[in-house]
Amino acid sequence: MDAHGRVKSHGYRMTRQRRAVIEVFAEHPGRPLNPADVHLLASEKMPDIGLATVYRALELLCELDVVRRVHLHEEAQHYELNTGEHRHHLVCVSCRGVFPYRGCDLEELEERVRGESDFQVISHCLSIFGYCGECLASAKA
Amino acid sequence: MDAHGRVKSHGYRMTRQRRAVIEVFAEHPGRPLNPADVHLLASEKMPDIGLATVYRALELLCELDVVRRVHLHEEAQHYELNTGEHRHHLVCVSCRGVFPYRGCDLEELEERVRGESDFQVISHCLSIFGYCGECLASAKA
DNA sequence: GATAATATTGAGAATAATTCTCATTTATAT
DNA sequence: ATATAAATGAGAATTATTCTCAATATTATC
Ligand SMILES: [Mn+2]
Ligand SMILES: [Mn+2]
Ligand SMILES: [Zn+2]
Ligand SMILES: [Zn+2]
Repeated sequence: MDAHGRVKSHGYRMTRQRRAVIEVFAEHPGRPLNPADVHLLASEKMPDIGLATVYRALELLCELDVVRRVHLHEEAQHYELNTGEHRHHLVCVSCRGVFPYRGCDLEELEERVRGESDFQVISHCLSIFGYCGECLASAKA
Repeated sequence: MDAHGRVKSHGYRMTRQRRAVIEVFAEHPGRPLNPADVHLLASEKMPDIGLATVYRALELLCELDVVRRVHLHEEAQHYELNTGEHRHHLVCVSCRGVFPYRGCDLEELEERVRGESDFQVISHCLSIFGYCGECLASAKA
């Protein structure tokens, strides 16, 4: 089901504000955004959208699994559209660039946890920090 | 080298406040603490220690690798003593309990990233969310 | 152990991130 | 078109963190 359907099927209303927030994510694939980013970008579509509304929309969309929280070791929370694909991020500590990383074996990891303890895994959060190719190249120059 | 040595060898002074913060961590092994926690516990040893000083101590000790940041998907940052052992955490979303998890193959992961991209890995952050055994048991009861 | 140089601290102001309150607006079922 | 309740905007309130600056404490040197 798409974002619109998920909002409606849970009894929530599809407001112009929520639509704007979803559109902002769709227009910036692969780029994690924080609430202030989303507010700024959504303002271009809806000049009067409030910051609190953006926070509320992000909370709801996160709950509905339309967007997901991305952990970047920064002050503000970041979010990205949930494409359905399981993935994590390579975060450049120099330019703060974020690159997708798909090589995570969730099943193997969960299985190991299950085998070692009585903990029931729901999800996990993995972020990889280092230097991106571009920053490495410019450091050598 | 121990915490004291690391502080001194980098030209920093070993103050009573920093000692108190280090002691607090040593006295609560395996329990990630946030700045407010550390401040409260350190206050028992040093009633006048300031919160800003705790923040400054945590920043320094993190830089010196005496403590490490732990990601729990909470508002405040959490820290724990760096025992030298590579490990992550199982976080119970019900009781917020935190349990150590040692089954992470850092080398294999870094190798895969290296093979797939030109990203140079420094570190990674993994947290596993779910339900702890105790919470599962009480849910069934 | 006293002295001097300066790193560190405490207090509180300042900033940043997030949440809350409440009157007004808007989406949606009828 | 109308009624009802959900959602919003504005700004206050809260929480987390950083900054400023005068006072204090650590450490090297005597
Ligand atoms: Mn994964
Ligand atoms: Mn690991
Ligand atoms: Zn980079
Ligand atoms: Zn639990």
